[in-house]
Amino acid sequence: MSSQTDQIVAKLKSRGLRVTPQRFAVYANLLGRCDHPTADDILSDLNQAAPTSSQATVYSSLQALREVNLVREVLLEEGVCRYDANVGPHHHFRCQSCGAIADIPWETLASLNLQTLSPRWQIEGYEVTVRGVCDRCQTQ
Amino acid sequence: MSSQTDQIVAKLKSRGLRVTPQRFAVYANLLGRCDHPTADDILSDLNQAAPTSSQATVYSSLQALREVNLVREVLLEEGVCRYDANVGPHHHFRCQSCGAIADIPWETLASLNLQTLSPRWQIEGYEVTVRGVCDRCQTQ
DNA sequence: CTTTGTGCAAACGATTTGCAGGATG
DNA sequence: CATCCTGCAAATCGTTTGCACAAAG
Repeated sequence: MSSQTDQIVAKLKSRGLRVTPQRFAVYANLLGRCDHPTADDILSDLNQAAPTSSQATVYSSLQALREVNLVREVLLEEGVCRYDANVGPHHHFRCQSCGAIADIPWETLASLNLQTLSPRWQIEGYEVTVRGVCDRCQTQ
Repeated sequence: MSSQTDQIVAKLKSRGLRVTPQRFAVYANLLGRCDHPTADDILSDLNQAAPTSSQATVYSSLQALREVNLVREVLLEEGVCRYDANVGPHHHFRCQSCGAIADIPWETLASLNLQTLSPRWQIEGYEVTVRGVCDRCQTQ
């Protein structure tokens, strides 16, 4: 049985990406967190203990990962591009107060009927963004 | 009965905004189009015939309009902030091919039941983003 | 006449790019 | 060993800011 590390390596290779320490680190970091970090968040995290990656490399790793569909971006805030290793369909909750973003599993919300939309559009999918205040911000 | 112009002037005044030619032009332009333009799109449009506004003024007008809730931003594309004078609840359709964004009236989609979400969140609202290919791009 | 808005240019922050050296398959 | 990646620094893009002048109420 393969370790988590091997699985990540295999995933990168299967998509035709060379496995480098930096690229591995970026993807592993993103897989290990659920807070939808920005490129800079990831960079800081990786370099926390010791400098291992440069800014440009994090950006290029993210772009490479995005091109092979291992990572996607989440845009729910002005001027901020966040990243997500969860590429399957799911919804988002965004706290208006602190800006935190949480995933909402697809099954949590009932499926929408899109038949009512213009028949001239070829529909590929949809996603719901819920606005509100998270538990942490309510008590403060 | 008041003209369209008077209505816009009244709206700006009622929100406590001074009515200047530039601010008026930005809001009128946004009201008159449904393509969710960027700040720069608006600027080019306003200055098409003759220069009337500067870049900084368009940005500051948009911010002023946003603060009094006459205008909102739409974030569906990386690195691009678009604006919308339709501030009521509605959904969006985004063409994956050309990036065009169309409004979907709220009533078009059935209301979602959000009871299934975490009771620890205070829900304020939601919005659906539909992905697909617009009619124009399908025939190309 | 006081307050607020405008325009210019410089500043800014996030992201991208060019390029020389280094690592990967 | 050919190809692709990394890191640095400079470039770029959208947006913001400082400030002197002008316009609105």
